[in-house]
Amino acid sequence: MNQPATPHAELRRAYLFADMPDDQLARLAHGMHMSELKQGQVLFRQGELAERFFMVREGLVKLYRLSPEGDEKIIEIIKPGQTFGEAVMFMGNQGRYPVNAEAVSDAHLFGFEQKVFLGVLRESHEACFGLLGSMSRRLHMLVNQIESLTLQNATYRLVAYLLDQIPGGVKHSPDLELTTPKGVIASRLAIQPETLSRILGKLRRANLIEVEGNHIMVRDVAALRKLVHMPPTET
Amino acid sequence: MNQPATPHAELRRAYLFADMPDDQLARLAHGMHMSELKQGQVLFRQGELAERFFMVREGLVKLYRLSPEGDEKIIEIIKPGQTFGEAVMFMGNQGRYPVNAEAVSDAHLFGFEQKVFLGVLRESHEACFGLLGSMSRRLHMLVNQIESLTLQNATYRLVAYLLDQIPGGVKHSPDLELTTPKGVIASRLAIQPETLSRILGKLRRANLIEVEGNHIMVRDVAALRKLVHMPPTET
DNA sequence: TCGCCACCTTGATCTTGATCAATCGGCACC
DNA sequence: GGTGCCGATTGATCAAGATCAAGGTGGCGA
Repeated sequence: MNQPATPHAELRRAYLFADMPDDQLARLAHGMHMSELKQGQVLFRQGELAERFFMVREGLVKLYRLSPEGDEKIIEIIKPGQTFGEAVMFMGNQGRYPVNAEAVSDAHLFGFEQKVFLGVLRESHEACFGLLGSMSRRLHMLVNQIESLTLQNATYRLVAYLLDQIPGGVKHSPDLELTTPKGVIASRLAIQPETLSRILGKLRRANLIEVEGNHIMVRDVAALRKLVHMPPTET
Repeated sequence: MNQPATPHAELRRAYLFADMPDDQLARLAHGMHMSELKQGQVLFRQGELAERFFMVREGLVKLYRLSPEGDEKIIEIIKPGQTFGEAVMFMGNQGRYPVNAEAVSDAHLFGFEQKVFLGVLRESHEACFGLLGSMSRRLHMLVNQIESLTLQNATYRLVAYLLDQIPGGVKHSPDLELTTPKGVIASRLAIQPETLSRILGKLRRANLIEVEGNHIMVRDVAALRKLVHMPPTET
């Protein structure tokens, strides 16, 4: 587990760890444990004492809230290489998770001790700055999500989500595919499954995307981009 | 401006500064400037380079996004003693404001240099932890807002907002009044002014609140609380 | 005092997306 | 090779809240 050449290369993928000094990272990694979740398995529930935070190695994990009536809203979908639960320590509610976490697919995780992390933060500015960066990113994402939920309709939200998910930095991104259960996308976008199905149908008929089970393939990035920049005039 | 006895008592009101070492706070305060905004005056716009962050001394400041069509969604209403714009530095978009800021009423602010703050953060863990705490609070608030927007209807959102705004820690809170323009509340809750007016009317007729211009007085906290815990069955 | 303007209220109607319902299509498990 | 179950699709209807359309009200400056 501790190769001398690339001690913790896998951990470095996470922004949180990217710039952390080697010795501090080693300290964190020393106390870490690995765990595997089966699809649908709950990792923790909202309100539980947060003694650990996590990094996803493989699979997808959803962070979500439930209404009293049982409706679910996914706040964030965590992908491999991302961390979650690391911001909890500083919450007013002295260390309780503000959301539920559950595996969307079979998943592998690293788990870290909050207490150890706290010690690392006290000793390393790089670690602090890493956490600040990670929290800033999350903050920004949430603000964007609020804007999207309140200022834009369901079609727009879906299109924006698709464009956000595909790597898409470059002109002709090689990978225009997205693999996520539809129910998960619906919950993330606060859309009913029936409505999502209709919107996907509409986009498919317009030859903008292709759908096959869990896979959504983006066919015409340019047209989707235009759809999102031009507001709500639709067929 | 620098009384020796209580050097920066006013600044200490902000969570961000509460536990910052005296000398660091002094350093920040040294470069700070004061500014006054008239009602409706814009402080900064989304996308501008963020060279400063702020603390409100008096008045209200709204942070908001605009849709291409000009619709506004208030993300947060900043009250006296609170800071804003301090989390921007660590954003991926190297220091650009993610929202617009405008005075809701005449306002007094302190402004601080991000650059100086960054220096303080490098030297003081307390400062880092203060910022982490402030960002955590904001994160939590945004998650709650997303839940509220997606899982709850307009009446519920308003009631939850009212209960959240009144100090309300104790049983019989002495101050059950809230003073905010209705348009601002509407935008914060993502409700149309017409709809807000109707909901306020409904609550007023049920003797749960009293409304007089900008003032909303909460009459029956217990009943409102019950309304929020019991879901959506309404008259 | 008047007149203007911004904001609020109230009523009528419309629209988006939710809900209800039926059917279909894998897929696992006997 | 059923059979039961879960998720997706599609159609029909419904409802919360938006939009459109008039008034009302109050503050404020001339």
